[in-house]
Amino acid sequence: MRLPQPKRVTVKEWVTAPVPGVVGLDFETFYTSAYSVSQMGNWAYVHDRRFNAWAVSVSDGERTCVCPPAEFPWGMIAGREWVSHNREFDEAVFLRLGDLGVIPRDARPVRWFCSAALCAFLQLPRDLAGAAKAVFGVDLDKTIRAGMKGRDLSADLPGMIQEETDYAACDAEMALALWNTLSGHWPAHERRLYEQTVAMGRRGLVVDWDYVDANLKELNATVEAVSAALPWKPALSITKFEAACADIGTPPPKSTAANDPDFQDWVRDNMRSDAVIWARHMQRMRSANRTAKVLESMKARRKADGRMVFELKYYGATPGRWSGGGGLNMQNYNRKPAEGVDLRRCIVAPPGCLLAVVDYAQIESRVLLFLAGDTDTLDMFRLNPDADAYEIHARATMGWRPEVSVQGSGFSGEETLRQYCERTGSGLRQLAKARVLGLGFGCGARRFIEVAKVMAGLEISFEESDRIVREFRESNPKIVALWEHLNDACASCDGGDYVLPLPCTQVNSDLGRFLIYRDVAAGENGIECTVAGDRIKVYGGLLAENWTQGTARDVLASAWLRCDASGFRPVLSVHDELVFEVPEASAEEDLRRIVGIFEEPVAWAPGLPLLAEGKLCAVYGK
DNA sequence: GTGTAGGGCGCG
DNA sequence: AAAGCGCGCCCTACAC
Repeated sequence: MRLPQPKRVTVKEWVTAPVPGVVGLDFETFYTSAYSVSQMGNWAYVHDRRFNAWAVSVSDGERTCVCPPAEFPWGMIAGREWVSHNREFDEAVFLRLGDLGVIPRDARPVRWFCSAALCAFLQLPRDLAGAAKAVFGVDLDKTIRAGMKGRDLSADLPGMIQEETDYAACDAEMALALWNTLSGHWPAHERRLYEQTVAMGRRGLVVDWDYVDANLKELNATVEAVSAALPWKPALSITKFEAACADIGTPPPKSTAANDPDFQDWVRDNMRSDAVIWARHMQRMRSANRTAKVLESMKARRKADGRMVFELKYYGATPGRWSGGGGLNMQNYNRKPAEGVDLRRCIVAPPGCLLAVVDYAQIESRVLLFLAGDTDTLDMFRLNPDADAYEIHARATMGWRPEVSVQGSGFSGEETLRQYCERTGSGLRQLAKARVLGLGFGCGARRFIEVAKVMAGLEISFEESDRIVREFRESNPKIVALWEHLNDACASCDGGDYVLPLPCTQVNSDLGRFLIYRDVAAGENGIECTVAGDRIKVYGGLLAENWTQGTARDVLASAWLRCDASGFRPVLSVHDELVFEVPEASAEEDLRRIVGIFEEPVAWAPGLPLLAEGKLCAVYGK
């Protein structure tokens, strides 16, 4: 790929000629390890006292100008299309500089694109240097980048040394080059999703700050007290814990994680040892500390209007899901209280509103059956729209039939599997759950012992596990065939790229969504390929999992866009769930409509049975 | 001092 | 034949 070599010009030279096409733009700002975007998020970073944007570089592909933001002739590029790598950051800087009066507020772009989001969509490395290497084969000079940290170079400009101007210029030029080369492959509806993601986080969530403040104080006291009860420092040091175990003659556990089966066995074997008390203290401290850190992180993102900004990363995961980012992950808030603190309870509805929380039921299980073409099982879903996925699995593949008839239950007045298990004390439903969640993507017998234990609380032997795994594969031939088909299709791309279109991609269209496995090397030891810049091993079950997760993501994305088109803008998105703020007066009706939108059949997935569940609440998670 | 890797813990 | 997968953040240890 040929890379343009723009000429470096001064402000005086820049203003002598008009600007063609899209403009690449990149701000350079002061940062340290403690004061950084990755830790604080864009909003808190640009509102900090230390905020200092000491340069902006602007490139039109023919010329590049680097100068202090206040000196740049913004009128020359106002009303044009701009592109930045991580636009949310540059936009946050731009808006803040406008508020501070450093640059004119009215010199805005007509559109502002993000080349990083574009690269993520194409499953290229998201970082600029990685993308530059992958697309153009060039190495951006990292030594210059490293040398800038902690330096305020505003005094040096415009007499800044050549290397540093080169670096600043390089980012703007590269963002533009990536955009001009790749933007044609980014569909319009995906761009809308990106824009809505950014807008959602910037709008933020309403928080019960009294609850946050009160609990933060208590949690910090707990952390302090538990830390003092441990006879070493740092209190969470596993090395020191193991040394202390040796001192009292107790063998250390393989893991000190609360939910690790090895740890639980160790507790059982060492009940009377002080080491068990220490380990429990460490677990309690980790839990309290995590919760405290989340609360602190929330406080740092409090806007003047009382809402809390957050960031979700569009296409943060390779199958296309959103991920957390910017120092606070809104997608992994505890579902249950920890140390008496309910993190979800911090998020509340604004006055006069309720939160409408809507999510898809067992979306991935349903999508897997759809992708495998298991129409018989899908028919069971369609004929019993409210049925439990684990019951359908038990009926379809485990030979389960109800013993008695109960009026009003799922399958035409029969007893449900849940009712059956409650009545008889059977663990069949737990086993069905473990099979559905654990075995659909290639998990083997050894691993399934753990999966069954953690997911369903089942203690099984290797022989039992092996029997279950083989039985599952025999009774789900279409799923196994899917693994094999994907494995073969990928292996056949040896020496090239394996491009797997998601169902939302129209036949023969190159403007869709794809899972891309680059530089496939298939051999005796399996398949290796590059995903988002990393070399990984892949196999049929993994490909089936990625395809399933990606398709389920597209189902939610589709619902998101349809909700938006109907005037329902979510305030939060968590994989298979959207959260809305709805006026109390219309809450019931709005919820009903949103659930209806979720359950609308998707045009590109005919026969995929969708079930959505919705609830109204004053605080999140209740 | 900085960067990274691994354990741990939280979510879907 | 065998293999659950997808994330982010905090803390500690360790190499440079």
